[in-house]
Amino acid sequence: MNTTAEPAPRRRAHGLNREKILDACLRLAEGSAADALSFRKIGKELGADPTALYRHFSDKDELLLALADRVLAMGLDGYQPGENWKVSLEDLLRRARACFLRYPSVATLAALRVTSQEGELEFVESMLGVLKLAGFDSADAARIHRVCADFMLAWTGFSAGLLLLGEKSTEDDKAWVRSYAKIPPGDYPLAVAAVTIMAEVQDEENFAFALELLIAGIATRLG
Amino acid sequence: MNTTAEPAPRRRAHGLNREKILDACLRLAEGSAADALSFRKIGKELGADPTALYRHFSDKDELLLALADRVLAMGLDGYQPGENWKVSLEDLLRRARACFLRYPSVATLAALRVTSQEGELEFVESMLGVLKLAGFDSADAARIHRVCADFMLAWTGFSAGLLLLGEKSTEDDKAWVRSYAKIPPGDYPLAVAAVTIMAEVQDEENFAFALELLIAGIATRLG
DNA sequence: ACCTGAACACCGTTCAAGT
DNA sequence: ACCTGAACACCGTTCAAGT
Repeated sequence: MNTTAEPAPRRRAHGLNREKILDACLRLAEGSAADALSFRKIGKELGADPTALYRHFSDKDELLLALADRVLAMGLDGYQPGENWKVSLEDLLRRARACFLRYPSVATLAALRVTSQEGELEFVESMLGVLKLAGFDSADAARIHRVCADFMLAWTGFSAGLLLLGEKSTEDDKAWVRSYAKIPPGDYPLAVAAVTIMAEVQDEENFAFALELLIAGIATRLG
Repeated sequence: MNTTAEPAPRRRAHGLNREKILDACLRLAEGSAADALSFRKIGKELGADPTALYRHFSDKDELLLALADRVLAMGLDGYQPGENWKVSLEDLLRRARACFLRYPSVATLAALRVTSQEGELEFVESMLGVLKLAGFDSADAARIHRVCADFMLAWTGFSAGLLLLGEKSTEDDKAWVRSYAKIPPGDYPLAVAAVTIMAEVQDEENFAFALELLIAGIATRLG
């Protein structure tokens, strides 16, 4: 049958490779769409079949780890340790947080994982360098690096989740004030009185406050 | 046609109600199965059609908020404020963390949301009471409650995520040590030297360390 | 060697139909 | 009034088939 008829248009998929795939993922992940990184959508962005990605990454997990490491490496680009260890420590943690929050759908997944790749190595080496400069011995530095890194990762995953929730998150805050206003007088007096202030707290200033307290706490460990 | 033939067996669904549904959810959510709380599985647990749940909850979000609030209320059961505000503050935060971590699939979702229901009200009221006792005025107490609560929620969501990852998480730690061992000598010397200690840090002690630093930081605010 | 596309086993949710 | 079950639009992943 129709051997000369036009076949379904098959694009040669432009020499797909890991770099091109990661670039496409970054384009899709910038912003707050929770389901931006499905294989079908990445495929569409690349003009290729979704399953073509399996030629280059063994599964979605491997793709996301590569993506997370790349994002972190981007965030550290240009970092220079300064003379004040507190400033440098805060700089590193803020850089990591900021680059992940630029790609919230990467952050939610990356927060829980160890990539063991370049970006992470840069980050860990820099963190340990700062803590050494502060005067911590290597065992304490390792321990404090973990508490700082996991604090930042946990909170950044949390914040990324809020960004991905989008409207639902701001609606929650409004519902918070609204429903506390309906509480019979005398019940939960402290909570009712405080709800407006509590609901107005912005996540970014809240993180900054926590980070300040944490770093102050670490400083007391230097004796 | 066969009007007398036996119809497909239809169980009357036992007077389904919100309480019974939440009980079933708790049974399913106890443990570390990431996909334990699908409507199909909850339906099976109840011996009812999955879509019957829509008679009692408008959507999955409403169900999860109700569930989260119930879990928190359970965790606070028996709480009594003590004389030492630091001890009480730590008690409250640990209780909330512990009850959520018993139901990791609830924790990952609950961490990001405000339920505006009973359990949350108890928690907020208790927290503000402790901070008032410590000597903070109401505006500072509101502010510090949020930093403590979000710190706990963020880290608990993080820990719940690790539990749901299960093996993948412990594999990550092993891969961490393994891959750093392969790094050419001279590259990333601090990271390579510290990786064993870093990979041995347990999440629970790490959270405890962070909480200790945070509470110490808060204490300095009392001047 | 690399890409395609149908298929599989899952999701949450909607809605007409049953009792 | 309440429950059922087929259907819809999504997932990640597998695998035989195409070029």
